[in-house]
Amino acid sequence: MPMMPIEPNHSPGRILLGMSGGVDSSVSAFILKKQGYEVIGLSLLTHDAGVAGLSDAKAICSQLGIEWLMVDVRKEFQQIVISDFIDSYLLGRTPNPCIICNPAIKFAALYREAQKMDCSHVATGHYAKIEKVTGSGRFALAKTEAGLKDQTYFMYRLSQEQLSRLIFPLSGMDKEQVRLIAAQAGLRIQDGSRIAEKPDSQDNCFIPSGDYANFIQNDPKVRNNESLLDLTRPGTVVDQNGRPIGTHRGLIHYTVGQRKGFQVKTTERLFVVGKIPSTNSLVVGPFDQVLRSEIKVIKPVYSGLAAIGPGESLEARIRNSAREVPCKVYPMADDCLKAIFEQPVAAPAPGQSCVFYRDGLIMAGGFIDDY
RNA sequence: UGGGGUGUCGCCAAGCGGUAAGGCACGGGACUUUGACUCCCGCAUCCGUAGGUUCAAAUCCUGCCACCCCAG
Repeated sequence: MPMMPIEPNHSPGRILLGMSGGVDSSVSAFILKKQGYEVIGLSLLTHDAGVAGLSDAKAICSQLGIEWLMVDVRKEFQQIVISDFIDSYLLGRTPNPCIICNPAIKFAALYREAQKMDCSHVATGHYAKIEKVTGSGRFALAKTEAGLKDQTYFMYRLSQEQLSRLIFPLSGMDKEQVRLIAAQAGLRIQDGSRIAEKPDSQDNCFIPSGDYANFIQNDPKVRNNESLLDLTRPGTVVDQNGRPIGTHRGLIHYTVGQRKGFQVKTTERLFVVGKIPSTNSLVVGPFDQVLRSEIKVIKPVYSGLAAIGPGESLEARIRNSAREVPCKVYPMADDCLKAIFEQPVAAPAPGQSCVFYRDGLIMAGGFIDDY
């Protein structure tokens, strides 16, 4: 059972902690302080709707008696994360903004500020671990133990440099323990309520309504472009043979493998198999149509391994909530990878990430390409 | 208005005398730092309509209505 680390005799140094205003980062602050760190809390303003969480982070910091900083990264967040999000959908892919945000915004800002604040380390409230790979000496994110929350998938694109000075105070804990610590510490957010009871954040952070399709439709870039607007308009659902069997609400509403959200005249369960923008039609088929035994992975990054040799045996995670599946990975031309699965996987969605693990450590990862 | 066919939840659709399957859609919940998937729970007292037969009908019979097809 994971224990609270014992207080060291001397201060381990200054550390900059990313704080969202949620339970996890707040408890992380509490733990680091207990451990003797000189903690500074950093909150990022990523988008206009994110202002609310900031006051909670600030409240926690003042309660713990630690310094609090806020940095406005709205501009870069818009330029990097949101625009990629929109562009991806318009290309028919399914982006994962968190994966982009982590290395480019969140951790980038953390390290930038750490430098300024003369902090030797940075920390976040993620549920993950970092290990040094024996042999290569490289850093790799390590999956947390089975049964515990694991957030390594979202951080696979962090660089060696970023991993080298990163600390996760919540390693080895589960959510229940964290809430318990929050309760015992009596941490309270701005409105006076206990942070232990604050619900988990979820869904896309910059689209509080959850209606991402609406968000895309209202983007000026889309609004003023007739051909892009077509992707938001209702169209026909067709089967494998192109036969119309129903209607859909607009191509951007769907992702490969999706089962719901379209009207179709059939008696069987159908899944989205593909999209045809030129005819504004959504191709659907039975479950087995969505199975793939091979994918192309683009823009790879390397963690535990510096490179991948032909036929490397690894375990691939095709989406955050999926279990890893054994596969063989091959380097391809144009800095791409090909993964061949032992057993076919269900609906690898272009735009989503495929992360390769070995012995629970992240070796590499990249984006699933169109097929 | 001659012949044939069909009418069951918003949509597909099973049922063929024994007291309304299932899928989609929809609503609610779990899961979830993306989109999805998955998992729970709910969702026709009623089977176009009016009668009849029967202990018992959505299921059999009759009339009517609606839609479809063929013919003229």
